[in-house]
Amino acid sequence: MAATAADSATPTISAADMTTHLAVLRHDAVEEPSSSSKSEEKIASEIEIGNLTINESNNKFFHDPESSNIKTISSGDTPYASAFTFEELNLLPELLKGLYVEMKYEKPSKIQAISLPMILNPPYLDLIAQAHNGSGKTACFTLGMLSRIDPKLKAPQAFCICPTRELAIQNLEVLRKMGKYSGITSECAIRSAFGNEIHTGKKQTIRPPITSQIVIGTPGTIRHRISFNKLSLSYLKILVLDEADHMLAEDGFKDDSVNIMNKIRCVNPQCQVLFFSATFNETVKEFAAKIVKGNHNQLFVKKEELSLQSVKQYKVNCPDELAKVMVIKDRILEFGERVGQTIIFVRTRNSAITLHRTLVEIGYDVTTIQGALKQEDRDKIVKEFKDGLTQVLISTDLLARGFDQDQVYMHRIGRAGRFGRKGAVFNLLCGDADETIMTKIENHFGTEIAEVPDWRNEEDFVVALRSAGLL
DNA sequence: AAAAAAT
Repeated sequence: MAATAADSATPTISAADMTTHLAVLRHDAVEEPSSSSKSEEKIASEIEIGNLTINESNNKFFHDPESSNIKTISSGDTPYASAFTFEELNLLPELLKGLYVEMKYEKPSKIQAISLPMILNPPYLDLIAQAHNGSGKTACFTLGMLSRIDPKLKAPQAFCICPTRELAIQNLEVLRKMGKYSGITSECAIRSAFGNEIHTGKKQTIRPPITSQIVIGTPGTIRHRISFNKLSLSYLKILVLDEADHMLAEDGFKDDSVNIMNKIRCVNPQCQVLFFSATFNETVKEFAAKIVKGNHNQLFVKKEELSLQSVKQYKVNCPDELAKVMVIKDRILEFGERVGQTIIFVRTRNSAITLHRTLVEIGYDVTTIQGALKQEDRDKIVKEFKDGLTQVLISTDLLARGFDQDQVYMHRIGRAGRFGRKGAVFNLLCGDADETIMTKIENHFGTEIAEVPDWRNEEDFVVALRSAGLL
């Protein structure tokens, strides 16, 4: 099982364990969602919050039968028309060129069609938006940030805060690609990024104030830079929270996010705030609705409509831990090698280390990423996987953010089948606890996940993979 | 209960 350079059409298998192992098969390396995704993701509506009104009448989107399952809520009185083309958004020609030439987009995806007019038009209301993994979510806020920058003003005008350093780096890559012709400057604010600090030879580091127009980083570092007066808030126009559910959850980065928001509001009350995430639970939804400025917009998707159609999901009952290892080795990795790359998600750092050791001992070539590794190692491992130099990646939730079972699950399976590419997910269940969780997930999303009848039977996996379109 | 992220 030598790791060979993956050809570009290869799918990916990833496996995870949530107490449980979850295995996912995909058709390509981890990549950002495309805007003009061909996938027929369904975005449906819901919601009726307090005094907010559903604003359908002025939205072209609702007259498009194909898209009638999206609903928006606006507490403002600004009518928005969905953008069917990027031209309608009055973007700078340099940005339009970036979209077409660099990003290879043709037209806005559904979520982009609805959210971009809300983001880009005065009075620049705050927005709480839920969008699929792979539906072009990143491009929404990336384009939002780029479009609102005054190119002549060399000062921070847009921030994006993300729950992991990896995500910050990835978002910056997308932004730079999209903004290639714009001349807009950007940088990462993450702890170990090689910034432009000056090492004095002693312990302390002198860091100049940030002049980049867009800053993407992790909450702790952004907060730190602000409190040390290295990151000016005076010209800030737009703040984005990526994976906003996690950024606002009690258990997540709530303190940092709220602290940053408060500081911004203090200096700059009119700054627009965008909350983007694939999932929002009720608590976070309510909290977000509370901290936005009075009038704001919301976009939500029914949870029944959330799962990705291009990703087939299965469950595999494994009688014991050894069976899990056997399935990973003989099925997931063997088929994964033929089909593309594999991510194996595990619940703890320890399981990651243990599984890595077990697989290496029996001769498999795998890499592992988890938060205890040095940042340079993490960067290297992610890059190698993205470049197709490695075939199998074991990961903790570092690469699949979320904060409760259902949402972790969503984020994890979202790693497969990006862009509507084909993928398969195998949930490796061992014991009653795992099965209970699986049932809860099925109930939550209102779907039943197909079972691979016998973990020992190769043919059962062949059938599953064929059905997923991977063989 | 675990993981991520600031010092």
